[in-house]
Amino acid sequence: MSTYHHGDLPAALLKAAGKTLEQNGIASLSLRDAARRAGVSHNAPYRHFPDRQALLAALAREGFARLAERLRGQQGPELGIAYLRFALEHPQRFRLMFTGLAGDAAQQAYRTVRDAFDELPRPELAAAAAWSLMHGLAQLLLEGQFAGANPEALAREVLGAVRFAVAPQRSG
Amino acid sequence: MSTYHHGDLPAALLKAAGKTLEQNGIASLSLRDAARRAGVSHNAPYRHFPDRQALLAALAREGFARLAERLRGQQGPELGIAYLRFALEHPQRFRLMFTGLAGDAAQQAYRTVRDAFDELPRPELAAAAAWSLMHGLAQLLLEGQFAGANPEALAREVLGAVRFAVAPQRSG
DNA sequence: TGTACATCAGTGAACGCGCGTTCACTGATGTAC
DNA sequence: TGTACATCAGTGAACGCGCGTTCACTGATGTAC
Repeated sequence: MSTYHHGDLPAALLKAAGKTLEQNGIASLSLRDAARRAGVSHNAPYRHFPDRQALLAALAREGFARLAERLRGQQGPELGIAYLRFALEHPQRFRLMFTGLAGDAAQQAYRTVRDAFDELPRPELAAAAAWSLMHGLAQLLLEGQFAGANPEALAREVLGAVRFAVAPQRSG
Repeated sequence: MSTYHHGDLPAALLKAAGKTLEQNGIASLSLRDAARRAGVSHNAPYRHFPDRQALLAALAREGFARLAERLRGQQGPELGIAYLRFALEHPQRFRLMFTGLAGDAAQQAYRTVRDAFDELPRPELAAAAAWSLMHGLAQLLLEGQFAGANPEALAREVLGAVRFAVAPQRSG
């Protein structure tokens, strides 16, 4: 409980920033705010994050790691539903993840999706279509575009229609 | 050419802010910057936009109006392609449009999409699926997720697969 | 087991910046008579 | 056609704010001997 050395400040900062992110949105993220919430002086974060961008990037990477975990092992429509749930549970995090900051971490999440389509005749196309579909649906739901609809029910309907399209593609 | 009264400052501000938006992203939008670029004092904008949010909202609405125009009259896959093109041509504007600022203008764009599916058995579902698909694909392309692919070719492939799914839905 | 010292994580003051916003103002426009 | 005046779009100075970032520092940790 000695207060001078924090113990695991990087983790604490990510957690603090994560709260700010969901509460107030991407624009309100700042090193100073993260420090404040972590109960640490305003430039302690510089020991761990060289600048603001680095903090945002770390948050995005963390998001992709969690998403990948949620997707792992899911099959068929459940893969899409898991993706959608993640987006709806952490809308701001989800947004942040797709601002081009995450780099490699994003590729990893894609690989997880990709793997689920490996046995289909055109896996690249199937994965691209399925991912696009769920990603778009998630984003539009987050914007309230299908307000009033039950998100998950809508997702299942949409997935039903689209699975039909991707699966029977016997061209290969 | 008298310089005191601008003539059409609101339009000039939107144009100026639009340039900043595409050049430097949403975060860099500010009333002061718009004023600067429009060659006008830093608080002249207040005559036309009560605050920063109002400027962003106007930019978003303008975006939806232009998008709706681009979509009007398009049929089948070309509707999706037109959507995608708009997104790729104005990536930052496209992003701004989907941050929940546009309100009614967004609904109008949706109606345009919706109308194109009116003759299908389940138009709501078809429109939701098609829109989600193209929206997601656009977003993922903007993030460089399908780097290396030819965006339009990919879109046509994907659209081919998905049209197949939506059309034969003879449940209704 | 004890001590010297390098290392490193955190502190606190200070800087300069751009921003949003308010204020009292001034110049141009257009309308009533 | 001319003049008085209300209206409104723009100006310029000023404020307070939070931010990123730098600096010299200090306290804790851990390791060599």
